[in-house]
Amino acid sequence: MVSSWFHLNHRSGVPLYLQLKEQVKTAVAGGVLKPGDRLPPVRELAIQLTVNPNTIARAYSELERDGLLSSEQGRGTFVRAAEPLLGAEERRIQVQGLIDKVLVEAFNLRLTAKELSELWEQRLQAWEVRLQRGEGED
Amino acid sequence: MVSSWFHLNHRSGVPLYLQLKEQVKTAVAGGVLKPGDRLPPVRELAIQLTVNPNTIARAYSELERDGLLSSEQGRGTFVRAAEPLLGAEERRIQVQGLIDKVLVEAFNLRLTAKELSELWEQRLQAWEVRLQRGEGED
DNA sequence: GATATTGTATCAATGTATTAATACAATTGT
DNA sequence: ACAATTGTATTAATACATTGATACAATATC
Repeated sequence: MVSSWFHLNHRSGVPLYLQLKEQVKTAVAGGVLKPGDRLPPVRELAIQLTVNPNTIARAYSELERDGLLSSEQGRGTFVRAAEPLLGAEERRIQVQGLIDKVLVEAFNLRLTAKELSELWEQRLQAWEVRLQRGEGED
Repeated sequence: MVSSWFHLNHRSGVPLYLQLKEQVKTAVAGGVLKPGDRLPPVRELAIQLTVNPNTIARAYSELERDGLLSSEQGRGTFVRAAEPLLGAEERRIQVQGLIDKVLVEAFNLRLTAKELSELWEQRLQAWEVRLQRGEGED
């Protein structure tokens, strides 16, 4: 059951729709949700997560704006097959900004270049393994 | 003049104290501000950036809470020499979380593993060069 | 065609974040 | 001692974000 992948913490202080967005993004990036897969209807998921349907709808619609999902009235919400809307250069810049954040934080936390590189390699491999395994076959 | 390193965009939507925090963190990580260096007094910087002194004070005090700065009433605010307050494992986890964010975003934006690795190497080198150069000698 | 199912839009309620005005407290320097 | 300089604390004004209640619109299903 798809919706069991998602779980919201009502007391974390992190907005509910943001928690859901992150979980959907992670599920897609990790191959748990694949292009064409259908997400639960907003009302259904709202009941299971005990939130207002609008909260689910907001997460879905923002992910649609970002090019990750596609919603159609009356049909449902699906994982998009196509590539993102942004151009190659824009995507590069966006990822580069996130990388620079990592570097600033790592240096301020006094991680050595070696520690940082090892951590990077480790996480990169963890994700590549997930993708190669084709996780999310149900 | 130290304060000329900072510049706030009043119309960006990003909170002013957050903009300043980021710039201080980047300056410290990049060696532009070094341990022991004094930051401008809250009032002085407030005038130059045309904001309320409290806004500067908030940025400073949050950075103190994070272990990057050290403020003393009557004396001023300085870049801390010592390592951060967090333990080795906590720091690792924090950086790992940021790395995972990069990976999720990169895969969702359909960057290849090669593109991503190259981008990482490029940014890492850019920062290492900055640090080796000992930038910020004035 | 009628009904159910789905996403969408509008509006209101509430809380929280941001910034500012102002006063307080500790240290420095004369 | 005193005045100037510094960070700190309190409070308030304002705007914004978040969530929910409810109604609307398009598609699917029978």
